[in-house]
Amino acid sequence: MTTTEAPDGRRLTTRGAKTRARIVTAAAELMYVKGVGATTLDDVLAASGVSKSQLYHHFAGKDALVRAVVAHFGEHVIQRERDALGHVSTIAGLRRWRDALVQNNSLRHGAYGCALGSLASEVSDHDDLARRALAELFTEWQKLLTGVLRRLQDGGALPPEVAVDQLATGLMGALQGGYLLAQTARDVTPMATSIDMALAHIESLAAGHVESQERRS
Amino acid sequence: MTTTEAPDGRRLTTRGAKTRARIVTAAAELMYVKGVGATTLDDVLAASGVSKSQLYHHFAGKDALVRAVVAHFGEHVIQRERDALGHVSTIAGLRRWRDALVQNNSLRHGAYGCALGSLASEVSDHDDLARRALAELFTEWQKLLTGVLRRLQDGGALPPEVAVDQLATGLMGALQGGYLLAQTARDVTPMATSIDMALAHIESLAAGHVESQERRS
DNA sequence: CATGAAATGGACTATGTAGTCCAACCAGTG
DNA sequence: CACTGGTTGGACTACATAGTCCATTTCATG
Repeated sequence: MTTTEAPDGRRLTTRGAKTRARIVTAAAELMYVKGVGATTLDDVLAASGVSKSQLYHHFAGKDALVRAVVAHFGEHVIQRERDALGHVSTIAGLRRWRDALVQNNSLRHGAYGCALGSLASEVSDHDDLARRALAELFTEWQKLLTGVLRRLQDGGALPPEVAVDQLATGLMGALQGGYLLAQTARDVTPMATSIDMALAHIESLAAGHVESQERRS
Repeated sequence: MTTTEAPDGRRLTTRGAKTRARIVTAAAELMYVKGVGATTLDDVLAASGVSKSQLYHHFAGKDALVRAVVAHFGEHVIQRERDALGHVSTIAGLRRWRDALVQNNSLRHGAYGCALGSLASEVSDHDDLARRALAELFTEWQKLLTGVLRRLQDGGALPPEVAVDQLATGLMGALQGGYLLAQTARDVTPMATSIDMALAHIESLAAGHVESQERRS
């Protein structure tokens, strides 16, 4: 059993790392479903089958655990989105990305919303460190969208004067707002509609560009 | 002092109504700033200068108080939006509406987000009654947006085939998503950008329509 | 003014929850 | 094997918080 470096700098054996991971995954699940505030440490202990001293051995307190959960979801979501968006360079690909998110959310009828969005809403005005981490994650996610749009632009599907990063912000806003409306309505429809409007806007920019290209040639 | 009917059916003197209102406004302020979960009944008592028995005289428990807060913000927001949107029938008017929201949110650097959105995110998966109430409020808010878009359409600024209610959903999504991103970034910019994209889309539909009208004439 | 219902003050209880402490237990290393 | 530092179990404390209870006061109404 070799000791490695934990995220916070302390030494950690593989056994300890396993425990830590169990705590975080259990906490993440609970906090996603019940919310951060409604999740107690005892809940986490019961769900992970771990003793209190283990939890406090790995985390300074609930805030630290919440931050670990933020990081956990961050890695998960960014990984998923990197896989989904990393090589997309067509509007059809963007639509498939939309379909996957909508379908996934429809399995829960919109409940719980976006993991990052829900955490952000609950934590942003209470824990500044967590808020900053979430802001960075949103930025990173948005960068993936910007990448797609830039590839569209480079491929001539979008006119060069389009500000792709602002378009990505708009798309991200539509996505998060859609999650929230779907969560409240317990119905994915508003989420789908919201993203669709953003995509329709992007498509209209593309269509206008093609027309003008055709006129020029 | 005459007795009147309270929202929940019990009789209420004007004195009692005043106390009830003080409790709700104090609770609303606290829950907006600190979040629902982080607001304790003692907080509310301290802020409103009311005794515990008074609170329990008017509300069955914390859940009931939360629902009253939802109704309170609902009335407030819907009133504000009715004033702001009720007679708007131009895109310029829609832009002024956007400016007011953005400016108002910039005073807090985006903190706390939208009152209804924050409540919805925190309460939707925990209190079904509150969730339904919030869903209805969002619907009502959206109807005001639909009204504006329909007036645009009736005035010929938008083509008749545009589905104004879906456009309103998209606008609402962009608004709520924008609030969330701004809250997380502590910066209004993403909110402004997000709404701007929705408005740009609406404008592009309008512009396309005008062009085709001009071609026809 | 008499009366009863509404309204109020505030102590009290029960319980949940974050956090502490220490003794015991593994697992590599010299 | 002994030693050391990470790891674990779980009882324990301190405190916060939701909710209860009852005596008292205020006030609308006959």
